[in-house]
Amino acid sequence: MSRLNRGFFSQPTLNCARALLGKVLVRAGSDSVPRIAGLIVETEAYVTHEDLACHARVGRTRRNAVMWGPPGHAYVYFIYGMHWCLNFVTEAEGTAAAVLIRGVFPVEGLEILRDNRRGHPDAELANGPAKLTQAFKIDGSLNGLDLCDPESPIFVEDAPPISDLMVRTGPRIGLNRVPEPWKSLPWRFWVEGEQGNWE
DNA sequence: AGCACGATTAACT
DNA sequence: GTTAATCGTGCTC
Repeated sequence: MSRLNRGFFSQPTLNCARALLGKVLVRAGSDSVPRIAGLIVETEAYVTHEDLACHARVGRTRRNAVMWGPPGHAYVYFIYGMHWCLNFVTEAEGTAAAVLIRGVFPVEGLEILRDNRRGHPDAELANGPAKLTQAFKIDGSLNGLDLCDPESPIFVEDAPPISDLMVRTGPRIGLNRVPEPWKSLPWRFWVEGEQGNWE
């Protein structure tokens, strides 16, 4: 299937976070290197500077600048002194919003993913926001990358939508000092596996 | 220049 | 259930 276009990321952020479930996160391969791919199974929405859980709550800064830019770009940030997290920028330029990718289910390039996550069982290759960036070798050098550029090494492929029957929602993870109501809003989306085959 | 803290993970008890 | 690891960021002095 084809690469998601800018229109997809221009949807309202909550729609985008929901619609990304089942889409395919891809790191492009080459003649000699197989490509890596995983089905997106968990996301979180961070919805403008008014969302007090969003990095943009403090206004535009060097760190969060990409979120204020046009949709369809990668916002990659460093956290806890050691981890990288991948987001997709949503909403029109001038509005700071993004979807955090929290988990993918590996479907291609398993050997590379295992190598990038040596010492971990297959079930834990990419079932967390910082695990998937390790598995896909995503770091700050990719911050600002245009996912809709046909040349970009990281992109998202379209795939059939996931049924509501398999989608769960709940509060976002790790918002320790965030005030209500933001802390409890059900802005986390994930796919519930019928046989526990997911995440 | 110094400080508190974080959209996490892994390894504990 | 708890906690160390580890450092960029944004704020205050």
